[in-house]
Amino acid sequence: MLDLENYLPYLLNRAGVRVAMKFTQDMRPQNITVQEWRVLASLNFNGPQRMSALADHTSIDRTTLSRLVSRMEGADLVSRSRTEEDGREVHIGLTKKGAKLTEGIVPLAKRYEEIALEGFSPEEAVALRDMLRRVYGNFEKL
Amino acid sequence: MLDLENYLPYLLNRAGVRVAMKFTQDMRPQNITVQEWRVLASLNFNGPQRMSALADHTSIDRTTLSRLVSRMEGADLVSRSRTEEDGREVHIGLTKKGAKLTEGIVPLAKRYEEIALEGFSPEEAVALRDMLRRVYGNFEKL
DNA sequence: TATTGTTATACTCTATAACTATA
DNA sequence: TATAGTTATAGAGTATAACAATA
Repeated sequence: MLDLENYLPYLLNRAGVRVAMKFTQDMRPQNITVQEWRVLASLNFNGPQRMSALADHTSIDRTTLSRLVSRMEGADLVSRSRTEEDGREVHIGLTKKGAKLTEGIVPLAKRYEEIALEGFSPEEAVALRDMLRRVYGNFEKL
Repeated sequence: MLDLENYLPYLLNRAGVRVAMKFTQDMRPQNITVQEWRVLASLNFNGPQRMSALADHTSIDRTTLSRLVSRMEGADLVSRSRTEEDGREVHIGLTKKGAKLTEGIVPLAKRYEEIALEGFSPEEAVALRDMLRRVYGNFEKL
């Protein structure tokens, strides 16, 4: 027997999906998905980068990311360019439109973090982030 | 600017997705998805129930659940039947095959919780479950 | 041969709305 | 009219494998 209400993998997945779904709804006017937002956020924070680095930073599968970037390129949010040193590598960067869109979303994204942590003490928030990284790490090895 | 590495919604979704993905891979031989597993687990723990109750217990959207149950019915894992009191209601229950499959999965599911919480003190585990419920609740209102 | 990235296919899940049957 | 559940359609993400180009 196993009670979902106390089963950690369920609680974890449920909370993560719920937040992502809500975000998706709010992003309907901007017409971007959660994954696209991650790409924008990473490019904004970490700067232009290769596909493989972007995949690492966003935890998006490489094949998914490739099509995601194509879509975003079509929407003029990011630019793709081969590097000169290594012809295999592709560098991704924000376009002006992409940068502008990202800056417009950041305040809402920060608001999301506030909502998630409503009723949490600063110490709890720190502990939660830490524990989520540890859980992720525990499954990364496998 | 916003660093994904410290952004709670990202950390939360990433961990939840990672665990679910790993579970999906391990369930390939049994040929069931995470959502199907939730249905099995809820029927096993909470007993036979109506579609709407099942949707609540598993946090699965009603339209998704309806097709999910159809698929599981086709695989002879659950049974569907109209109730006599109210002709609109549908009761879902585990078949023998479904019950047997569920019992076989429970040990692995428990193992998953152990892996997730590796390196956690009992107090931390309790705190994490509690915080995940609170985050979920903070977004439920919206 | 190994690495970087892209493409193809099939499947699951989500979002939305329209729909049937019963109350 | 309201409720319980189903069906339809389109889009997004995932899994897997095969593929091209460069190193």
